[in-house]
Amino acid sequence: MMFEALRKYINQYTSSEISEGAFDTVSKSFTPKHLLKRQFLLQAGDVCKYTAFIVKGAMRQYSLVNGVENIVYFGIENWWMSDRESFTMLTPSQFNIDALEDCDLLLITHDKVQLLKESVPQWNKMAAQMDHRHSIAMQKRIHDAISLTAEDRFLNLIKSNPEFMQRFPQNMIASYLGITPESLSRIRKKLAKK
Amino acid sequence: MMFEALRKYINQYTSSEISEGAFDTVSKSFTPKHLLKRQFLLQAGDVCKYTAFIVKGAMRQYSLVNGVENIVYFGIENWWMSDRESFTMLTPSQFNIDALEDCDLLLITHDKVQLLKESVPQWNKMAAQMDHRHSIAMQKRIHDAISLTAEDRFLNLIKSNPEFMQRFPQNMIASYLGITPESLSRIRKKLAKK
DNA sequence: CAAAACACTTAACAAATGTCAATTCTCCTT
DNA sequence: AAGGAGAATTGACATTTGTTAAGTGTTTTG
Repeated sequence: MMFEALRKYINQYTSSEISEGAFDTVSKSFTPKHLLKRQFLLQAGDVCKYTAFIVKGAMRQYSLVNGVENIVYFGIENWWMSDRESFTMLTPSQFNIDALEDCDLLLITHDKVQLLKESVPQWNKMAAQMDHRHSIAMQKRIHDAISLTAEDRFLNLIKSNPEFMQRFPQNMIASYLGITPESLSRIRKKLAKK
Repeated sequence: MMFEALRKYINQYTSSEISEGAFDTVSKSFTPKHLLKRQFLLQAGDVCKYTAFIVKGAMRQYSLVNGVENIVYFGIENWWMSDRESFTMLTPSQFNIDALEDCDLLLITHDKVQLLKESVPQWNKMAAQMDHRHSIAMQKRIHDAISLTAEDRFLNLIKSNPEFMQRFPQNMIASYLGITPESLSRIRKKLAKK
């Protein structure tokens, strides 16, 4: 059952198991959604109405500038996807979010997130931890981007998210690293020699 | 008075003015600290015990790898400085934070931050907004880093933080942009011609 | 199944950035 | 005010990365 993945996830972030009543409130706040590969959760110019919890599948968030895709995030099972800026400020997004595989998602609106924060302490705690982890991950990524070579960023990605290598095509990995597919191909060739 | 800067800051982020009683609780949680230029708030290897509110002065957060400084953040008046990961997880930091000018700071520990979140609703609201703005700023920076040339990142920085140009030496601006001082010098020369 | 679309690699060349060294300039300290 | 340290610039050269184009292999889809 789709909601069970969410229950597990919430319990991971809280010391005690969430009560049936509280989880009921939580699960009622979400809408299940199936997304086929290449379908969009968000298109640039629209407001990001939903944050998605990925029960199954994989997604990406990217901008499109002069016909070039720049992938900012990947998301897989048990990750959240949304453009936070657009989602909370209700401003038009500059990003697209689409499915890289068929996805089972649980969608929630900003209003419902706020309500849950006020009414379900365990949800509030989880949301805070989520935000915090997200901050840390982004700080690491900024540090990598300004201080490492493309080769080292690639090696770091293999270490931190090895599953990405199996799951996403190399041109997307390259985009995520901020380089061209040709550069990544050369880097891989060079690394293979060692 | 140092605390007045903090009061103004909090009021910016909340619809109503913070009460005297609540502000008293807040201000009691901070310790004033004067830091001379080049003094450290945090040294790599230590746990980041304090988050600093900068009343006056300027600071930077940076890593030191093979003798090369990589500046992750600058901070000026009314900004917060800390290594969030180390501060909340109480793990040793890989970053240094030091003063680029003589600074007037207000320091707070993690414990006190938690207490304020629970006891002062206005503080809690402000903290949430702070985290959120920080997230957005970091997302922009990641997007810039992976999708823009050094020249465009520099132009963006001039637009978004023109005060940095007057205030920080170019070798530090270069480090913040993830390039060498020589590269920045050449980029500036090229831009001057236009 | 066949055609088309896409992903990956390779090569040649261009452009951007890094490295090293020398020079000048500015600012700080004594 | 003089000397010295650090900051910025410049030039020559190396390295990395981007660009373009071609070729091969794989996947998708009608």
